[in-house]
Amino acid sequence: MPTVAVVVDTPQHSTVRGPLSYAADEALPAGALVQVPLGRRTVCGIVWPAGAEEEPGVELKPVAGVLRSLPPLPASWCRLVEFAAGYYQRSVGEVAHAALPAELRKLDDAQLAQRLKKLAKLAPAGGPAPQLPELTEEQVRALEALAQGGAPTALLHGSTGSGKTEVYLRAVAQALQAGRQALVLVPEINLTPQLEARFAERFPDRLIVSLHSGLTPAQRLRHWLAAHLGRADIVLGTRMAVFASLPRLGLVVVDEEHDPSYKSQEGARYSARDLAVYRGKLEGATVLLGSATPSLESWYQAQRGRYLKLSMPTRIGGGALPRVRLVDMNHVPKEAAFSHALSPPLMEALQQRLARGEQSLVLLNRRGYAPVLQCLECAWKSGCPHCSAWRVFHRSDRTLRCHHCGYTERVPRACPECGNPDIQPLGRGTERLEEQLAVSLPGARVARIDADTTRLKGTLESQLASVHAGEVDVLVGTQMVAKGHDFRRVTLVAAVNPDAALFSSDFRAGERLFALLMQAAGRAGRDAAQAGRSEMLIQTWHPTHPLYAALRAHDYEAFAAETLGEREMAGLPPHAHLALLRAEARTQEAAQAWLQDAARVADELGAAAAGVTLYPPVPMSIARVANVERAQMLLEAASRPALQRLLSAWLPELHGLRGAHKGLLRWAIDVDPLAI
DNA sequence: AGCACGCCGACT
DNA sequence: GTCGGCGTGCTC
Repeated sequence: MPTVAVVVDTPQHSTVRGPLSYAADEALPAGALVQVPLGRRTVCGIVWPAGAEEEPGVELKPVAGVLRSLPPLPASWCRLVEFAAGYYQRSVGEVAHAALPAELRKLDDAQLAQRLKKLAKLAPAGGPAPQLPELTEEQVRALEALAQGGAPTALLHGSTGSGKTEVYLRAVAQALQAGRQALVLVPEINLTPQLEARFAERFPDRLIVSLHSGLTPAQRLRHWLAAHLGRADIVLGTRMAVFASLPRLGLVVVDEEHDPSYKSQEGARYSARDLAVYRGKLEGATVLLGSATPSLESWYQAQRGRYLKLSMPTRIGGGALPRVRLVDMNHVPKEAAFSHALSPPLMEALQQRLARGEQSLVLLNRRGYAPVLQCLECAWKSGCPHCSAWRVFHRSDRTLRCHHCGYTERVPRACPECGNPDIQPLGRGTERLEEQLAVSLPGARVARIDADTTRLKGTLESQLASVHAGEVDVLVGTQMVAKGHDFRRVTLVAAVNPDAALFSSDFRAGERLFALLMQAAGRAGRDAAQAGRSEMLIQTWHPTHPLYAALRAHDYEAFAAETLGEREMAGLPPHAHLALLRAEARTQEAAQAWLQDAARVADELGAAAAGVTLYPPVPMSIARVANVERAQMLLEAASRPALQRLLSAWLPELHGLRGAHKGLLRWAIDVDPLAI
C-alpha cells in the first residue's frame, strides 16, 4: 500500500513539525487536497512532495478522502510555502493552510465540484477597446529594460506622478501576451478598487480577480479557484495574495514596495515583498517593485546590481513637485507654537488657499482629540488600567479610549483621584486640530479623514468624493490620506508635527517619515496649471535635520545614501540581519526569564561563534497590553545564512523550554522585524 | 489549535 | 458519591 506525506494545519507550538505519513490505496499526486484522520477528528491536508519521511513504525491510518475535482497545487507553490515556513520559522502546515481559502477546507469533493461548475459564470468585465496613452521616454526606457532582462527582479524608482501605474499596465500586457498570468500586489485593501477599475478598463476581455481579507469566504474561494485553474489572467491583492496558486505566473508587481503593510504582523510574520522576489526566481517570473521612496533594502539591492534599477524622475505633464518650506518653530512666538500648533506662516498659507478657492491638506499622525487627559490639581493622567499607555480623549463621543486594548470609558466629569473638576486635554490629535482650524479659519469648510471617521464601510469613498467635488477647503487627516489618493485641487500640504519620528527609538522611523512626507508632497500640484503655486509646509523644531534637507530637494537618493551610511555604522539592515524573539507572560519577570533561558540555549548552540549576537531581553516599548506583559530579545548577524542556521537549530529547542516557565503565555519569532 | 485524559471542590 | 474546573500532552 503506498504511503503519502500529508501536511496538516498544526500551529507553531505543536510538536508536529513536518508532514505526517498516511496509507493510501493509490498513489496520490503531490499538491492534492485530502481529508485525513488526526487524533479523534478528520482534517484537511495537502499531499506533500516526498519528504523521504522515516517510517514511524506503527501502522499508518488511511487517507479518508481525496478532493479529486481540484487540480493539485503546483510544485512551485509547495516550494514557496516550504521556503516561507523555513525562513520565518513556522510549520509548513500552518503556512500552507493559511495560504488556502478557509472555505476550501470545509468542502468535500461533491461540494467542490459544485463550486467549480459555478465558476464558469466568472467572465471578463467587457467594454470598449482601451485608448492607450502615449508613453513618456522614461516609461519606454523602463519597459525596454524590463523586457530585455530575462525575468529580472527590477526596482522601479519613479516620482509620484511619473506614471508608474502605466508601466505596470504595459508590463502586465506583455506577460498576458506571452500567455502568462500577472500578480499585482498593493499594500492596502483601500487601494484595490481604484486599481481594479483601472485594470478592468485596460483589459476588458481578460478575467481579473482580487484576493484580500475584505472578501466574503465564498468570494475568496471563487477568486482563488479562478487563479488556481488559470482562468483568471490578472490577480490583484494584498500581501496574502503572494501565496495565490498561479499555474502560469509570468509577472509579479509590488506597488509601493516600501509600505510596511507588506510585512505580516501576526501568524507567520512574512514579508510579501520579499516572498514575491523569491517566488519570481522560483518560477522564472519577472518581479517589478515600484515606489517613489523605495525601502532601503530594495534600494541597496539595486545599488549593488542585484536588482535591475529603473528610474523615472520626471512628473508627467511637466507638473513640478511642490516647493517644500520649513517653518522653524523655534522662531515662532511661544504662545502660538505651544498652544495652537498652527504657526503664523501656516495660517497665512492656509488663508491664501482659501482666498484662491484651492484646497489644503493638513497632516497629523495622531487620532483623537488629545493623546492624554490630565488633572490640574493632582498628578492624575488618563492611563489605561490594562496597558502601559495613555488612553486617548475622543471628544466626539466623550470617551477615553485605549488604542492598544480597546478599553473605552466615558470621560469622567472630575478627576477620579482627587475630585477636581478641572481636567484638561494635553497635546493634540486630528479632532482637536480640526476644531482649531475651524475656529481659526471662519467660513472655511474643514473636514477630517482618519480611522475614526472611516470606520463604517464606504465612508472613506464618500468622504474622498466630497473632497474631489470641491466641498472641502481644508482636509485634516492621518497618514491614511497621504496614501495613493490623488487630490487634484490641493495646492498646500502641511505637516503639523512630524518631528517625533526623527528621534524615535525605532531605527526605521526616519525612513517611514521621509516616505510619508514625499508621498504627501506628491498629493499636491498634480495639476500642472497649479503646480507652480503648490507647496508643502513642515513645522519643525529641527529645521537643520538632514532628512528635511533631502526632502526640500526632493532628493530620495541623498536621503538613502545618508541613511544607508548610518545603518552600516550601526550594524542595522540592510547591512545586517535581525530577528526578534518575543515573549508574553503574566509578569515582566516571567517573560524576561524565559528569554534569558532561550538565550542560554542559543549560547550553547554556539551563537557567538556563528557570528550571531544576542542582545539582552528588554521590555517592549509598551510593556503591558491588555494585562499581558511583553518582552523581547534582539538577534543580529552580518550573515543571513548564519542567522537562519542558528534559528533552525534553536527554535525546536525552544518548544521544549515551555514547561519550566510558569506564567509564560505565548512566544513568537519575528524574522526581519520592521520595528525593534 | 482541538480534544483528550486527569486529578481536586460544590451539587443532585 | 458525580459534574466539571482547566492544567499537561498528543495527534501519522
